[in-house]
Amino acid sequence: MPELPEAETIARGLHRCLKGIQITGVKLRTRSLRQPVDARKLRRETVGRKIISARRRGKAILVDLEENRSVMIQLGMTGACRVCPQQEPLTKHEHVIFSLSNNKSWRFEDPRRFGMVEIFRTDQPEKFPDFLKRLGPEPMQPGFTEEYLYTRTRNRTRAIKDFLMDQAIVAGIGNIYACEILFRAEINPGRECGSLTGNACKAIVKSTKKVLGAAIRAGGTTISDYRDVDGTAGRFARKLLVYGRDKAPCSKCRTPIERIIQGGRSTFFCPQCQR
DNA sequence: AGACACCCCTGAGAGC
DNA sequence: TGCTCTCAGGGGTGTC
Repeated sequence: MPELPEAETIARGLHRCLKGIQITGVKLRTRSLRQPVDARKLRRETVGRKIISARRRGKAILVDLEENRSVMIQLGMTGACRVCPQQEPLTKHEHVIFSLSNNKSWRFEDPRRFGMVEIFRTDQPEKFPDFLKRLGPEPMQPGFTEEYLYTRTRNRTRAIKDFLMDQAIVAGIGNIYACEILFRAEINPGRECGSLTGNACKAIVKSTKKVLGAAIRAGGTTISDYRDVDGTAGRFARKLLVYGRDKAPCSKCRTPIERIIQGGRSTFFCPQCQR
């Protein structure tokens, strides 16, 4: 579910709620998420330490603690974090619960358990989780440019949509935003990367920054279960122009939006506007 | 390199 | 009401 704007919203929310607070305990209610969670290690490395900040890298949330420890949370399809009073009853899929020194708790909920919680040393980049090591540049940072995209796409035959969702190329774009970005850039999702002109790359980069920026400002996209740390839904869903709009008229030219399958996932696009 | 198929898992919604 | 089927925002592996 959550892509960059949702992860960013959650990271900001966590930062607001957790900064300066000490972790006093960790409870694990499942043996395994995507990977088994090492409860002892998690407890040993977090309990007693204060939270310095929360930030985002790609779709992952990083919570930095004292003494160079960081907790990485990958949200997967249905992962969410919330901060609430400690005495609030646990819900069915709250798997990892951090008790805090202010009598609140920070909880990771994930019905499908495709998410991940991992602890690592911030000062040992060679030991970072593989997932973090593999990530490409941040799309909202200056390093993601028309030149970068143009260079990386040369001599590639992959479809551009698949390419944009490759976390090693650019970090944080998932299925919803890839569709929205290409619609706004007027590029057909099936276009071979290598066929993109400099201008096309420019349009994609520009539209990436614009779409992600607007989605962050709207607090992300809630389709069904995504929520901010305080339980509020994102407001970007109403601004989606193609995603989930199969057969509905294109907002620009009224041609029916088409749905196709690419790499096993649904792609929505306007066959008229996107070439 | 890249296209697939398939895996992890639960829940929502459609159709009967 | 209840069953079955399809689909879902992610990511990894293995095969051809």
